[in-house]
Amino acid sequence: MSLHRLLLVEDDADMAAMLAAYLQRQGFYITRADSRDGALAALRSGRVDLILLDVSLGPDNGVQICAEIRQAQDVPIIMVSALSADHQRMAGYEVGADDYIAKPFNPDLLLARIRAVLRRAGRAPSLSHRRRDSVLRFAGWRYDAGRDEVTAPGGWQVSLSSRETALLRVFLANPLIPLTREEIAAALDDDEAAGGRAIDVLVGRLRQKTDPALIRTERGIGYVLSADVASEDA
Amino acid sequence: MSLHRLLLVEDDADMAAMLAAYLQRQGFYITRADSRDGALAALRSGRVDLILLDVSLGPDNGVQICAEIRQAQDVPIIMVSALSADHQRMAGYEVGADDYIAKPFNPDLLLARIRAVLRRAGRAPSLSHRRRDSVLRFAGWRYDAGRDEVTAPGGWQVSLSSRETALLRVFLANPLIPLTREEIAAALDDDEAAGGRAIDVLVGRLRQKTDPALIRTERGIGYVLSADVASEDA
DNA sequence: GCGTTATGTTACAAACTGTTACGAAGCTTC
DNA sequence: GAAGCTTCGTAACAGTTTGTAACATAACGC
Repeated sequence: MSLHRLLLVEDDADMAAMLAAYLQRQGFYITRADSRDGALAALRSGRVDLILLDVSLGPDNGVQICAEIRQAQDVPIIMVSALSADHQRMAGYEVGADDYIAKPFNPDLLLARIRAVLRRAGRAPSLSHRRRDSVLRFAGWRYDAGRDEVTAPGGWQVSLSSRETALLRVFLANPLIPLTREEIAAALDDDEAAGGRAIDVLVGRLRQKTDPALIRTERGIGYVLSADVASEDA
Repeated sequence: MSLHRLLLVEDDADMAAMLAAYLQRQGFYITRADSRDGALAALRSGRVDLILLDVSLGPDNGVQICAEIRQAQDVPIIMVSALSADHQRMAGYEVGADDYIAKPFNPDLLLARIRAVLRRAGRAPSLSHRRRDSVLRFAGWRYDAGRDEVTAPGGWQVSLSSRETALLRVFLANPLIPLTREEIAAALDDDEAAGGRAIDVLVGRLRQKTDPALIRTERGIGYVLSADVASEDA
């Protein structure tokens, strides 16, 4: 586990010492600050993975510090406070706190919540899912996920219905592997299709629009995407 | 106009109905499930931004569901439970919950914590990029909230009715995500629209005034804002 | 061969979507 | 207020997609 750095903002020296000791034993690297200026200075000076911010400096003050920090950085913040009324908690969330813990608290629970927030914050902050430019190919056939287009070996674009496209996608993603109807239905995310003959008819339509030899039948099993080849032996 | 999708897993129908109503009013799109299987099915559809998971199904059960979900997906989870003992809370965190709320809870506080978790998870598809509603862009299309203006890829200003503009805004705020008619209606804050064909006609009009290819149809699902070529972006 | 089973194929119906026409409601202008 | 315009939802019709059912054909076991 990597070493996480916590910034502990707490004006009660005893409390700070105790917490710091406990968290250090838990494997965190602790920086301490006892005031707004100290906290901001610590933030500027180095990397901080999470801030434990005590609000007992006075409600306004703590909340305000949180807001200031939020404005400058996206560091996760857990507010710790003796003020547990709902509106006070909400004020904390309002200014961007990730969690709000009322004193007195169970140290182990604090630890669990620190980890939850760290884990969530650790996920890359959402570079919005750029489409995976996956292109599936087989024997000259091609499915471009980006454009949702199917092209035949000659480069010709083939017009398929959405269902047919989905089926072809399943085959292209599992070339040369015999797929049962159940597996195909599952891949299509359509459990109902497993029951009737829908898959068969669908395969028929796809064959008609592409190449009758592209999808081979495995009697008693299902269908396989196979190379056009003449090998029909073993 | 946030269009976050919450999955509400709750076996108490009354509680579920109340919560759903409240959260819907707050602008969330709610999917409900009352069992493990229902929850997993809803998840497979892949359209959930956050899960509210009631643990009253029995502690083991709820915690176990959480673990299962965690194993498959990284969707943020807030556990809701009548069990507020520390060790029970910790069990929740242990299996990957992002927050743990004891019943009874203040709805507004729940809301604040939902927002905090969503923000941290970076799942802000609706407010897509942190820029608050100032300017939405996609594939050269642009909506300026300040002036309430829509401009086309060439920089040409397009004249849309208020309803059409609202619809485009919904799409721009949720690019590349297939939206159901229900979700669109919810985002337009018009539940009635979900019933008839109003959305379809509206989409048709918007296509006509913008670009027929801008909004793609997902048969059986709804519509997606997409781009043949995601070229321009500035 | 023959019966049985699995698969191919066609026809049909149901569901879904695009499009147009029409009318109600709201707004502007006189 | 009335005429004219715009907006927008409903209704209706057409075209497409897709599953079911039915029948035809092929493969397999004996």
